[in-house]
Amino acid sequence: MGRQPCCEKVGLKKGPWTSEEDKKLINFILTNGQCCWRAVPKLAGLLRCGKSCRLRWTNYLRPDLKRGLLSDFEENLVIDLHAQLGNRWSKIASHLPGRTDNEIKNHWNTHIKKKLRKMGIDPQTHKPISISTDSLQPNLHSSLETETSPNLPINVTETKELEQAMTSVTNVKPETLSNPCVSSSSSSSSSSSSSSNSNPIRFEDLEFPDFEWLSSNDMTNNDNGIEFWEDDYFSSWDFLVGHEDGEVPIFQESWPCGLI
DNA sequence: AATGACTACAACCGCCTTGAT
DNA sequence: AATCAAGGCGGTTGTAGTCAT
Repeated sequence: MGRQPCCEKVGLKKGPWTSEEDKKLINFILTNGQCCWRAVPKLAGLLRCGKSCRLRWTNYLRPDLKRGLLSDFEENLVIDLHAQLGNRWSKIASHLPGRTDNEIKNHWNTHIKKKLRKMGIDPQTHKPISISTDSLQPNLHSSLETETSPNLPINVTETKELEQAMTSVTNVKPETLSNPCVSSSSSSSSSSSSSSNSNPIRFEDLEFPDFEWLSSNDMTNNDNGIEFWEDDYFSSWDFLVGHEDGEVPIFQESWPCGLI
């Protein structure tokens, strides 16, 4: 006897969310706040299970999300936190405002793991990869040992490497955090725009209640108009919190269930 | 230009935790 | 204390996009 499914799966839609579904979910959450995810799909008119709605919202639609690759600072922070916390992605994510556990987990698996292995560090233990398994070490040593003492015993050198790696975690540049999309080169924008292509929601298509959206021209100089998930898009959510001319309400405070 | 391999990430699945009764 | 429902979490999968040949 297994666990009961989280919801009646019959007739429920799976797979990528459409722009129409996103609109419904966003409109619903902005109107009603987050509460009782199981009831959300029914009330919002979605053929999804509540869990799927929650995931879509928390990982993709939430207004306070940053988009784009993690900055060097964020990446180092993730490494540092992972060394302390292990695969507790939600705990790690709680230290990186605007990042989701899913995003960090994905970034870890696709980027950071490889990076650490290249450096000769076991991504799981955060210790130098052991000699027996260490076909990568020559690489590592050539890059790090040459300036120090090539004749050092292996464990001393490894300790140095570990220290270096850890130092890189703490020697962070605060300015890299201020604009995470910048430091990650052009691939960052292409990366996020590629995901934008899979969800081609146009910003101006959305129907949000109780406040006015800026027009695409107001928000960007991009001649093509802004796509919903353009890198700069989420910074535009800032006006939900405070808008200088005062025409837009401080929306967050009015969200019933503490949306953010 | 076609196609196969690789990469990145959104989404799903199933287990765990928590709170209410 | 036991049970159940709901939300949360981490691992895994599916697929679209990109690159190399």
